[in-house]
Amino acid sequence: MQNYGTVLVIDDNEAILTALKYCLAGTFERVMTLNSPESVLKVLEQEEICLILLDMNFTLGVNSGQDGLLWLQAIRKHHPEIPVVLITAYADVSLAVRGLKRGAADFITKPWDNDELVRKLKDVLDAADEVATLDEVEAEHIRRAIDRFHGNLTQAAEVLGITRQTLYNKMKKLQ
Amino acid sequence: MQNYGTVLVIDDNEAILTALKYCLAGTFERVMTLNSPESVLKVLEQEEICLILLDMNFTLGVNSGQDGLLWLQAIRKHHPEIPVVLITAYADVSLAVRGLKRGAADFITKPWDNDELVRKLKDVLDAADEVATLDEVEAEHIRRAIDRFHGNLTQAAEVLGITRQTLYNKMKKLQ
DNA sequence: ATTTAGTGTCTAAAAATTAGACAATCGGCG
DNA sequence: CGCCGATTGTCTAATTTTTAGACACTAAAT
Repeated sequence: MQNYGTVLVIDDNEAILTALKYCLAGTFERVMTLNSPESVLKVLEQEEICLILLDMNFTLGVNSGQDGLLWLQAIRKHHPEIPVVLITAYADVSLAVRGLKRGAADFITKPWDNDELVRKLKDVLDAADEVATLDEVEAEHIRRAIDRFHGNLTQAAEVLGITRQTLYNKMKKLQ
Repeated sequence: MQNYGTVLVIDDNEAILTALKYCLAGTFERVMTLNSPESVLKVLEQEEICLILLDMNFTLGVNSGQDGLLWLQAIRKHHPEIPVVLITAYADVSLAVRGLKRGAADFITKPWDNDELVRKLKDVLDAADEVATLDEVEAEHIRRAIDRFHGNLTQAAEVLGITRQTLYNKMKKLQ
């Protein structure tokens, strides 16, 4: 089993922080908690965080999830490599969709099932582990670009910023 | 305004197909419909489809959305470049999350608002339009890999499948 | 104090990319 | 039908990038 490092939990409810702390202590090397997202960017500068579990509502009386979406955006802007899992008691389909489209790794609803939560977080970290080679990424992007132009290699090469001959060469290598 | 090409709508309810056809006819050059996903892969071979709008339930009495998820998976496996938007009357958070994590471009709930639907589909196609250069993709992937190994260039170079010196060169070019 | 892993830098050979050219082919259109 | 523009497949030769390998240096761990 791999080492799951430090998880950062952000929620304004101390009882929930405590519960999550105990729930995650068995799996993660370290569980850091914040009762407000205000200082999250500062924390991310100083600490090496593997995963963030982020509540979505921090303004009293507002449960739209807008706070969470904005903080998600801020975190991903500065640290796109750190997976962020959203968690909220006021979940609806629209909010989940908006969260995932803005780059959340998963979306959890309160109340949560401890085992399921741990399993989902593990899945996220295992997925984040895989790093493709440059050649693989390049090949995939090339395929997309060619598809995008319905097989027109001249146009595909142009938007890819390489010459047509280079595109030929690269395609030959990939059969 | 750009050309929005052909959209393929898949739903087993003829009334809904008709409604969507009229709703989308104003925006898309052509609206194809299927009342079953069975033949979708065959259709995708023969037709040039820009976007798929896929219902999630095709087995009578089963509304888990499992059908839709499986067809989504099949479509994305063979045509990862075609955006798939899911639509269902039996939406819940978990289903939306699973759909988006499997590569759906968006997730719509029935009943839908015509204007909103059209806007969302346009957004999806506009986003699919942007093709980054190979250098941009490469740079982004390199940044991720280096982050993943906390700045260890030797390890990053190894998983990227390039030599450490090459990683140096590429980093120098990107300031 | 010794070992291990990583850095920054260098060389020379090998490989990839480039601009540019060319004839052949395709599709649309009068 | 025959023209035309765009695209393809294929070259060359110059340029740039990548490579393996080496070296001294630093930081961290034993």
